[in-house]
Amino acid sequence: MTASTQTELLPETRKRDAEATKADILRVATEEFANRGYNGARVDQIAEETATTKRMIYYYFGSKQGLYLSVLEGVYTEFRILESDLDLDSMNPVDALRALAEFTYHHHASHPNFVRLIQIENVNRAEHLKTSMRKAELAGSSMSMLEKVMKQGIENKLFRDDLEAFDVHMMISAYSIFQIANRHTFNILWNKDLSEKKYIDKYAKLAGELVVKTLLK
Amino acid sequence: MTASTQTELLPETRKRDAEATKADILRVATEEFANRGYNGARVDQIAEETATTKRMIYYYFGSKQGLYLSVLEGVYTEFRILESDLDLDSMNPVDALRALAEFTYHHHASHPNFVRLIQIENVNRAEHLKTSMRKAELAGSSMSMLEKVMKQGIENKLFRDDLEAFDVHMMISAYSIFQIANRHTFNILWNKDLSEKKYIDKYAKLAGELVVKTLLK
Amino acid sequence: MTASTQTELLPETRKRDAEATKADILRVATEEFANRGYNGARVDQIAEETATTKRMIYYYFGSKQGLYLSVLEGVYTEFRILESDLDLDSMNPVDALRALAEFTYHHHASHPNFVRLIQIENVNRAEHLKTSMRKAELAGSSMSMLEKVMKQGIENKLFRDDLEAFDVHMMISAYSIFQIANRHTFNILWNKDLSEKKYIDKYAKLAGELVVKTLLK
Amino acid sequence: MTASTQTELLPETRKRDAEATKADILRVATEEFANRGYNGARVDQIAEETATTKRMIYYYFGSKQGLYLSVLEGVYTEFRILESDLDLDSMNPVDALRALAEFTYHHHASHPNFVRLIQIENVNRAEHLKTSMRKAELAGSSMSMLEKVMKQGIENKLFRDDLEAFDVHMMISAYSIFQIANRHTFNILWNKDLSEKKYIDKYAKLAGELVVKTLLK
DNA sequence: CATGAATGAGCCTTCATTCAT
DNA sequence: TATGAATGAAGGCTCATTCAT
Repeated sequence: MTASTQTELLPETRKRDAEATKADILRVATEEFANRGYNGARVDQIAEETATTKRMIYYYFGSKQGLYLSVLEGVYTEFRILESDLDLDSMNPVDALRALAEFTYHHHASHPNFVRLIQIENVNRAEHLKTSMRKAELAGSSMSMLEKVMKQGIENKLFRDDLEAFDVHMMISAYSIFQIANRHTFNILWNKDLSEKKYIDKYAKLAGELVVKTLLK
Repeated sequence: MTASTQTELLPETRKRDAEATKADILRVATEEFANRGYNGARVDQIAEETATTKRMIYYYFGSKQGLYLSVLEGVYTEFRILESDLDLDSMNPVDALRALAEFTYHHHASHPNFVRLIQIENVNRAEHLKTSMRKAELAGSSMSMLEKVMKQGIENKLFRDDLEAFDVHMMISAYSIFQIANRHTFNILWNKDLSEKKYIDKYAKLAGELVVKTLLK
Repeated sequence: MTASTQTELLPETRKRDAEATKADILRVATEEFANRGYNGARVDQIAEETATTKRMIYYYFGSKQGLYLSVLEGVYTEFRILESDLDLDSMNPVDALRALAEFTYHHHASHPNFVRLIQIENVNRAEHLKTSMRKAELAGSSMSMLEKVMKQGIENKLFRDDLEAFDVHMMISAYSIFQIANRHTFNILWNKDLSEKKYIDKYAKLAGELVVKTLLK
Repeated sequence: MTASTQTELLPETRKRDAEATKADILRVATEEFANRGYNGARVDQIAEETATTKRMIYYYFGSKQGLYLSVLEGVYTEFRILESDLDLDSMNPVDALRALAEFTYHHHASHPNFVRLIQIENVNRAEHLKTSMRKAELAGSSMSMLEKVMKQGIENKLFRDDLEAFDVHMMISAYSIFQIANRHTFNILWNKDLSEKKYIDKYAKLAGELVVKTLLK
């Protein structure tokens, strides 16, 4: 009887434990990969900071690459979820543009690991992201949201018509990512710490202005 | 007479050989570090593609770190030299701003290794650049050039007066670096190859517009 | 039941294998370090003479230094254990003194690796021993044993009272270690092989005489 | 004429320079070998601290081994010269014995490099000294001096007759060398710094007592 | 599912010594 | 004689991954 009770309870328990274990590994791995890069990260180190063991990393994620890809997909997904909460439809095109830019800037400023992982992936020529099965999903919905805003702005004769949503998306990304990603060399060369709040606030606002001024006719 | 000429030339020859060896190593190392990052680069690989041996890398550069730092200083220096050739003084503030933005964009587009090395250094938290003895020199002169342009523009009531040269420098850098640095993840997620000429041309022009429009009152 | 017994035994088995591997490495390393000194010893050589691989040396001991320190602590510990088996309390002070000297001499004569490792450590200015967490333990108990003997001898008016246990300990050590440690240069310069039994026996006895004669009033 | 004058002067000058260069190298090498041992010493390091270059080391001494052997022969020779200045003949046997012990102790205490080099050579099983062409010379004259003293002491019925000069020589050496050579491990394990003057003085006197008490009938 | 033990391949670095001028 | 440049061989160490129980 004891045995049968146990075997009945186990699947449920195990499943929940399994998810918890995976989440724990992912959390630790996200830190480690973001901090040290793909090549710099150590599987041993991740295992040590985890509640479980190295064997489990390979059991659940197959390899260092597999774990890294899961980490990358995880931070992209989280960003896309937050992004999709934006309600740009209820705003006029100018406000919508500014809101998207400021949101993006603030998100990146408060999620440096996301930014670092993207930079790491680009240094590695996106060779891991390339193998993801979830590319479409990771691209997210912001582009179509932006397309709608752009279309409306152009129809209203507010925006110039020689720029596409993609161009604008890139402008926003460039500005928002750069200050997080490149703060270290900037800090060394010009003695300014871009992580200070005064810069964050100033540049978030500037992000909105920049894109709006560039778009307005 | 021949003999004396020769004895005077000898040190020269030796020097030139040493310089050639060092330059050869630096050239190969720049490729390898830019391609694979600091952790991914292999000293053995660099040695193999060199006309000399691995031992000479350590003879001249002391360590992998030392070599990497020399590479980094090298690409920065090259950029600063090109940059200092710009003659912004002869232009009006608007043209000068646009010229600087377009120059920066074109330079980065045609020197992807420079951009990659900077991203790599940021992923490593600038821990190598931090140890450079030539930080001031590497920062370059563009900032003071930009300061002059800005001052003139503000005095002429052309430019807004709430932005500093530093802010503008960062805007230009962000835009110019991003499209080289992050082209890989963009390519994967949106199927656009930012290294195509049509994008380079379009975005170089946009770089100029963006900064001018943001600056103009 | 069998199963439960087994599951209880498994950790034991694993533990014993690990201990066996470590002991195997230590045994080989003791030979190599004693034979060639710290700088002359080769990790590769140790690994080759082991039943395991070089990797395991680093798995268990962390570094060449860590392995060497374990070796050093090992031989010290072994000596202290043997030493503590001496029962000086049951002897009169003179016999106790002689027994300690003869024991020390015989131990060193039959454990040349112990002596060599101590000399090696001194050539290296004890920089490894300095890092040991077990310094107090390695100092051993002979000194307190000797203190008791000295005290009794002085109280009985047998021994002079201007020497401390430490001085006597050093006298015994000096005499006992020297003939093992310096036999090579002596052999070259005076053509006498101090490792011959006739010398061992003669000098063991002399060790006892020397310390007793020096101590007696 | 200028040329001939030069060629006539050069041999002399060169010879003197050559001797100076060799002496300079030997001085630096003695420090380096004594400080770091044979395996730990670096030819590059010696060259750097010399007024000359690495090439000259090989020119004059052939190899690292050759240089080391010269160093070893140098310190032995210096000791033997000082030793031969002792005038034991004019003393009675007991005073002579005590004088030799105290002299040896004081010499070693004030020439730690000599002691260290001997210990280093023993750790290397005297394999370098073995190749010396000057072994007899290096053994020195102290043994025959000691033989005379012993013979006289025995004939005068002062000394026991079952010990040879060699045994006594070793006793003195053991005691004198040990405290210099093994001070590092002693310092770590018992927190006593044997290089302090109070110990030097105390133990120099004890060296004399020890050998006299052991020899006296 | 869990866990300590084990591993092969390869990486960065160093050293005594010789070459070329 | 003097000197910077060059080198082959090897040394210590690390990493992602798998095994055995």
